[in-house]
Parts: sequence; C-alpha cells; structure tokens
Amino acid sequence: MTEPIIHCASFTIEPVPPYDFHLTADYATHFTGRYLWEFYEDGMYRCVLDIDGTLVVAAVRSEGTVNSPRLEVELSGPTLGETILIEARRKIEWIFQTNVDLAPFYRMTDADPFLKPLAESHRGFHVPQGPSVFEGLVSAILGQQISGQVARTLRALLMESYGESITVDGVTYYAFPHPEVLAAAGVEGLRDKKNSGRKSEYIAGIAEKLASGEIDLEGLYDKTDDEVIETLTALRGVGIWSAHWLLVRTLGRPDGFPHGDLALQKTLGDVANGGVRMTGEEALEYSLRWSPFRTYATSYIFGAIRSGRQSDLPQQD
DNA sequence: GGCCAGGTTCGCT
DNA sequence: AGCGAACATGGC
Repeated sequence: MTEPIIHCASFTIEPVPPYDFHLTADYATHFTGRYLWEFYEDGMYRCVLDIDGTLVVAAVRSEGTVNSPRLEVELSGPTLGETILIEARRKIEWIFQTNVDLAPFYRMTDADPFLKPLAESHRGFHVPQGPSVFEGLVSAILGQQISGQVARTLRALLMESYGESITVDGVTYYAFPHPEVLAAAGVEGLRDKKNSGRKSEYIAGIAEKLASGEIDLEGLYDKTDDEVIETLTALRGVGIWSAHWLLVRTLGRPDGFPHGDLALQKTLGDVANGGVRMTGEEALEYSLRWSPFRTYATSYIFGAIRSGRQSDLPQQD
C-alpha cells in the first residue's frame, strides 16, 4: 500500500476579536492535547476535514494575539482545488467560531458579578463546534449515561472501524463514518464495537434514515432552537439532553442549556448552590439569568474547571 | 468487585 | 403522568 501524493496549501483567517485560539483549541480537545482523532500540541491544532468525501488534513496555529487575532491554516491532501480550499476555510471558521462576535455576551457579563471575572480571564474563548450534525448526533448518543471518557473511547473505536482515513507525515487521521457505512454495519456491527443493543439501534436507525434520504439533518442549521429540538427529539434515541447538546456543540447556538446534564447540575451546585447538586428544574431556573447566552456562560464555567483554573470561579463555602 | 458515569425508551401502576 | 428497569463499558 503506497500513500498517495500529498499536496499542500495555506491560507489565513482573521477572527473577530477578541479571540483566544489556545483556550478554544484546548476546549475542543478536552485539554488532553492528543485526543484520538484531533490533536492540539505545541500550539498546533490538527484534524481531518471531510469535504464531500475528500479527506484533507488541516493544521491550524495562531500567529496573532487575542486583540489582533490571526490563524494560519495549512492543508494537506490528495487534491486541493479552489472548491476544496473554500470549503475547508468555511469548516475551520465554523469549528473555531471565528466569525462570532462575543461583544454582546461580554456586555452581559460586565453587569454580572458572578461571570465577570470568568469572562475577563477567559476573554476571547469561543465554544468550538463539531463539523456535522450526524457526527454530533451520534456522539451525543454515544455519550448518553456513560462517562465522557468511555464515550470518547467508544467514538474512537467507531471511527477507526468505519471511518475513512488519511495519513500525513506518518500520522493517520480518521474521519467520522458516513451514515451509509454505519447503516450497512447495522445493529450487529455496532454492537460488535462495544455499544449497547439499544444505542446500536438508535445509531443504525438514524444512519438508515439519513442514508435513504428520509431525513436531512444538515437543514437544521437554518431552523430555530425550538424547531431543532422538536425535529431531533422526534428521532428514536434522541431526547432533550441530546438535542440541547447539539445546540451547544454542533449548531453553534448561543443559548443552549442541557439542564438534564448531570455534570452541569453538579457544576452549578458547586459554584452557585453551596456544593449541593441542583435538580434539572433548579438548574433551568437559575440559568435564565444568563439567557440568551447560556451556551457561553456554561462553557466558560466548564472551561475554567477543565483547565484547572477554578480560582477564576466564585468561592463558596 | 461494586458502583457510577455529561440519558432514553419502554412497560408498568 | 409518573416511576423503575435495562442498558455495556471503563475508571476508580
């Protein structure tokens, strides 16, 4: 097996300031650096982009500052025509949310003594997004009820088993499997990859509906939050938690809030309820003060905790 | 070894 | 409508 000839191209992205690439890339990779299917090491983020079936590796690094941000993107792939370059730029801009202006959010945090220190210490942090609705949906289902660590292991296994791959500089990158492939794998194939029977049914079912054209999830980008939730929860295996999760991490909505999320309930309990876990209803009621920027508010809190900067959070007894 | 982890559905009262 | 069981795996 010989590797195909790999070409290179590069371009620049100028995000809307303030923009902190390091915080954003760290969040995308769960602060683990090497993260199974995407990497963030020595200031360089790398992942594979699936552009209508053509795999391209993108390497992204910051060459600017938070107030004057500039991202340098280097692509490597078998073909790099104009269409691929345009689409790759669009995807990177989306994943890193470089066109999002956080000024309205910061106007809110300026008036909020709880969030203000967090917003200042994490100034320029954007909430990174997944590249496709299908990937977000399957990832959400994989993450149901089990720890994030286990979910990532299962996801990596799925990608290595059923995803296309490209090797650049000795590193193999796996793309997320296409719906047709997971539909063909079927419930049994997914079970073989350590998923429960129930989850295998959910994933295979959605993959089949997509592959057959019965549903079109990419159209969700143009719908309202409520329409998204209604559409997604109509699918077997997708509840309110999963739908909210997609709003936050795939559809780039500013006001997602998965109030049923166990970690979120615990975290809000820690920072705002004297260490006592909030119920879903309590969390939802508390969150209203942050609307319409609940995605950002909660991601800043999670970011502070995951990056080990709890000192930025309000201290409670 | 047992318990839990960033839920959802299904089948009971 | 509301409640409990089942679910598969990895970490502690």
